[in-house]
Amino acid sequence: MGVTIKEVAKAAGVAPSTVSRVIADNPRISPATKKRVRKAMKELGYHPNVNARSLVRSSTQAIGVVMPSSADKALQNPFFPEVLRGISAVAHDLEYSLLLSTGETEEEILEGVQRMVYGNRVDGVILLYSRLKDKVMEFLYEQNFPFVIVGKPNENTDTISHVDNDNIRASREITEHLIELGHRCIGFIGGSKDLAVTVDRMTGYEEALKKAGLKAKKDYRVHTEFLKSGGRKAVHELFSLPEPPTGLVISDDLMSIGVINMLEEFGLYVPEDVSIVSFNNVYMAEVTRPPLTTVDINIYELGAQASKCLIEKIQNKNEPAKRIIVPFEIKHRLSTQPLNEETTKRA
Amino acid sequence: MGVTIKEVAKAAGVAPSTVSRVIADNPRISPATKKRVRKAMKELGYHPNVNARSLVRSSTQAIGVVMPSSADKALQNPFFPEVLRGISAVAHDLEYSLLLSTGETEEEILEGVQRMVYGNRVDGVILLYSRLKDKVMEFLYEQNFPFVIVGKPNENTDTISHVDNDNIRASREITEHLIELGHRCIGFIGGSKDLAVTVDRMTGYEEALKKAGLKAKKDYRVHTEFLKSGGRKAVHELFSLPEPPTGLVISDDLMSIGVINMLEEFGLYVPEDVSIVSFNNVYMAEVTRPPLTTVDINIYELGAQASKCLIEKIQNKNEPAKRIIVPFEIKHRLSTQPLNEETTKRA
DNA sequence: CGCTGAGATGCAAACGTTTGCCTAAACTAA
DNA sequence: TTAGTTTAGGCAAACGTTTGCATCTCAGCG
Repeated sequence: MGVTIKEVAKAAGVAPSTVSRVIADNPRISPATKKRVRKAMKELGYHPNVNARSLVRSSTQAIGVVMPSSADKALQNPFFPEVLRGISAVAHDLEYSLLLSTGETEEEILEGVQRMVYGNRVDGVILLYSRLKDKVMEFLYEQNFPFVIVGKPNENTDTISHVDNDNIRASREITEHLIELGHRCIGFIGGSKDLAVTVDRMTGYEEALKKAGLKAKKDYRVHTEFLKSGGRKAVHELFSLPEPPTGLVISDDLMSIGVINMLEEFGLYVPEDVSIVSFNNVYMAEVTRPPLTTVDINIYELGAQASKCLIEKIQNKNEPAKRIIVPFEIKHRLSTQPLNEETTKRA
Repeated sequence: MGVTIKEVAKAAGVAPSTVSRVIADNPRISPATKKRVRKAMKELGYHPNVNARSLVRSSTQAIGVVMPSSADKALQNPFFPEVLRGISAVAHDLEYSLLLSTGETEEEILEGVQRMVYGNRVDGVILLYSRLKDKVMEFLYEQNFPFVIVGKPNENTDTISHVDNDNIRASREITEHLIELGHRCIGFIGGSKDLAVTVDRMTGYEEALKKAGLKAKKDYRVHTEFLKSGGRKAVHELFSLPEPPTGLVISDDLMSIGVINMLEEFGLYVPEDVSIVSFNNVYMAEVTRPPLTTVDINIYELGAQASKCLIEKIQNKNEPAKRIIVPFEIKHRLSTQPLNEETTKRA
């Protein structure tokens, strides 16, 4: 269907190999010939067939991106488009294509990744999540296939390239912010404990409490899958405690929005009754009411770095495993207030 | 690197062509041989090389998905992950891979699509938006490359396959809902007029007004790019009119959330002072305050149908162009209330 | 017993590139 | 002039499949 290298060769009066070398801008070809060949390519509307190229080079110019299971609503988190944007930007620059893999179940996702890897569809993979005992990660690790994780691997931390924030420190700092505001009863709401990111953010939270000499009550911790109805119950219980929290560290902006909504049902308002801090700084965090005090984790950069790191590894097989820490920044907005102002505003 | 068909052939004591036919489950191969070959494949861990296959078949098993420009925040709209979920589900079922294309500018996106098409990377393309004079669409159309649009093409409506909602009717119905609630001054806030979806939703809105004998004032219409600061100004002006609207039809849930936020700055509350209806029913619409009365356009299904339609077209070159209309459903929630109750609640 | 035809499998070309090696021409140095 | 060297480009194999056609083996038939 398309015009091939041979036709270009014929048109330019050279051999196919010469055309190939012109494409690669090989210095062995004289400028004059290059010019002639390029002209022929243009005239015939030639475009190389990547499949043929991939076949002989045994390298597609493509990277696979693995999203988490779409079974829950987590996929609707703007985190993903944003990280994709970062990945895509550098991939596009370096002329790499993006293959996407999602699925409802872990099994489906694994199938998709295997199709990518076994079928030689991609040169490397970016994992957009990190969870305990993840089949996909295990598969890639065993196959010794180039991959990088956005987040922190649960094991083999220094043999697996990954790009992450310093979530422990971020969480510690933002919790300390709450403490500085006078809060003493501070709860933590996070996602599944299987997620590395949840664990880190919880750790930072606990460190801050300990450092301030505050009790880190078990009752103050809630783990819920995003915003299931179970979450509602847990939050309800949290605020039925004899000494309910006045501050909340929540591991995701979208969760915060859900929690704020629930609290309102219980007659509690943010920040008047409860101060809330969270993570990610997605666009929504800025336009919701109240705008959220949150950790800007620089999602775009996470993606861009992951992309860059992976491609380096692809192009140089013995590039060492890297850990890249993307800086964060706390955005102070209106979901927090000093404890002593409590209720004044609504009084 | 990988195991090839030849090695399998040798192991099973047959010719490569036989192995190939076993893979294709060709009836010309006897059951006994098939069994033997399959065993060998399993033992050697054989997986076909898709590039080689693509080369001779000149068909990758992949479809390209084109997102809109990521320059604005539109990409953070949960619409995209959700529609991707639908696309991915049927693609995965039919063993197709997904190639993604994004870019900051239209130019970048076009480049990406051209790489996909010219390079023989994909068999077809799904366009996730429809805008006036879109280069990408024009390119695909001219190349006569299989593609389907999620949304409504601006021209060549019956030669371009597309899957869409009946946005005009949806908008008419939801506007009528506002009218039934007693609202007489109803404004419209939508995105760029270049977007087919905006036009349709505006049309439906106007039809409903006309049908009810209401004036469709020009002043009542605002077009703003998602939630830029320009939007704030426009909304401000809208509510500075001598007769400000008491009801608002907004073409996107996320925009609604932004608008609610702005209104609050102006001292106006939803639904007490202003009733709001919008479109899409993304997850956020349900957990925000107030939960939004919105048109559920069945995003997942839009994706799934698009995927199915495209693959049919790929597999049968002279499948006719189709138009698939996905049904919608109005979700009644708390962002609307009858006009006469106005201010009662806050009084 | 030879022929026909069906059934099962093999052969080899093709898909469109890349690339190691070879060669012709032109140049250089002595 | 000659031998050596560089330069520019061609030849052909290889990448891992698929597939049209050829081949082989038998069974059945007359």
